[in-house]
Amino acid sequence: MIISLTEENYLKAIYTLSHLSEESEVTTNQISDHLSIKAATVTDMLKRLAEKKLINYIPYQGVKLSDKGKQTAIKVVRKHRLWEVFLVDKLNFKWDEVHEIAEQLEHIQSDELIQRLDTFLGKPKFDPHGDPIPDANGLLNVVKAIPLNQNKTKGLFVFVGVCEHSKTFLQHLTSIGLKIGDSVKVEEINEFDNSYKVKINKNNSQFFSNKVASNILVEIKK
Amino acid sequence: MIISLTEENYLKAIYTLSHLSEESEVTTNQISDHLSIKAATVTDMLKRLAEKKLINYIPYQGVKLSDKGKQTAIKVVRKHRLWEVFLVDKLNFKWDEVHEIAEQLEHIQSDELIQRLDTFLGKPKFDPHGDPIPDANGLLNVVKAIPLNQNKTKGLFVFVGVCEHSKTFLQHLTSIGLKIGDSVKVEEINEFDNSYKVKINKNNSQFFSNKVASNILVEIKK
DNA sequence: TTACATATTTAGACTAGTCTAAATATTTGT
DNA sequence: ACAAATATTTAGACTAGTCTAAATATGTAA
Repeated sequence: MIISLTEENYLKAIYTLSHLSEESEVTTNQISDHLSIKAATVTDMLKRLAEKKLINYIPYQGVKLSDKGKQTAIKVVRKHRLWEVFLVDKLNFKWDEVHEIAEQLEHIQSDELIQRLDTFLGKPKFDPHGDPIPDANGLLNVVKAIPLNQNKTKGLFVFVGVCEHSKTFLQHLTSIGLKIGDSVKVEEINEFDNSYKVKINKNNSQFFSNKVASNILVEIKK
Repeated sequence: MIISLTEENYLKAIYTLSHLSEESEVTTNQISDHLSIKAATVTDMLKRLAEKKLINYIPYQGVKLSDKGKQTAIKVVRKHRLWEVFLVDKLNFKWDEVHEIAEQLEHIQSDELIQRLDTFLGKPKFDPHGDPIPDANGLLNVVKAIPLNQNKTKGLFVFVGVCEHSKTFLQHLTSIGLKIGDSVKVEEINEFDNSYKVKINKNNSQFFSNKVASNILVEIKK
């Protein structure tokens, strides 16, 4: 069965949205907002995807990926993240420059290509933003990281990923001097604005706004 | 101005066809055959490309690329050939396996990506089939190679490229043991069927049919 | 529970890219 | 130079993917 580039994008959107909240059902409006496509158009496409057995769709009730649909979505995510590793590790792009290009590359059709790219890159487990890369069977490393602002205690953490992927946020982290894998020591949490006084690696202390802290994923440092 | 993937393919086809013969004008039917798209459809597209000033089109008289159209076509060819080098040199694909994938990759839009890929690959001048790669300004190495069967004399040559790019032909050359850069010594030319007795590098002599000889590009070895 | 607000779907229309069939233009062979 | 063959264009239709406007369904608050 042929799955068009557009269909792949809808499947990926549904996959992503279904992991943002506890709800397993994704709504028409969520997809509409996420893809910047009018809800009426989304409804049309949902009917087509249901026709193809890629989703389970009940009018007015939202939508869930079928096994086949999930498999397709995960493959697209795998390709996206592998290409991002390629762009950063091999072509020296910055982590805030690769999203758009990977959005195009993720639709290249060739299983052999993905497999060889994966090998060429050393079978990476995470992309440049710390997001896990599904393996060839669609299995994902479960990351138990949490946003920094959910830690209400001082302590030593490792920066392992971001929630927000926008260019401006990534550039902000770069200007702060924060990179994936850096250690983040929380020295103070200010109650009035929930800002964080932190030390990155061995550098001078600085402040993270709550907005920054809420978009940074950390694990407790062992 | 946005140029669609489909439009890029038409421009590339016109570019390729205009270099196959002396005629600088390309006909509707040539494009139709080359792309396996009905002539009526091609006419429609030619009107649209003319509207966008990418070609000069006179109904019934054929078509020529404008400067802008030629520039676009050459960029697509550059991307195609660079990606082929990537697939063969970095991902270890065989030369007969890369065409289809490169047909997809050639449409990825990012000038920065092409430039970095070029650098990563060591600014190659030729693709895995010996076809010259246009530089960033669209300038091509002029190759003065000729098909082997246009040499009517014995002598020592270097195999530098192919005319035919089909998978079966490329696989045939591989099974013969002929690779780009090999020396080809013509020991005999048989008049009755225009077959060639040749020695590849220092190996045993073998025969090339005229069909093979006509699709192999060689230069005289210095 | 009813009315309002919100979410979703339906209906109808548009564009890009394709097709087939028919009409027209060009080229070629006698 | 004319008729036949060939090449090209026009006309009308189809699909995928999008839109806007209108209709309908669902959820919520008094």
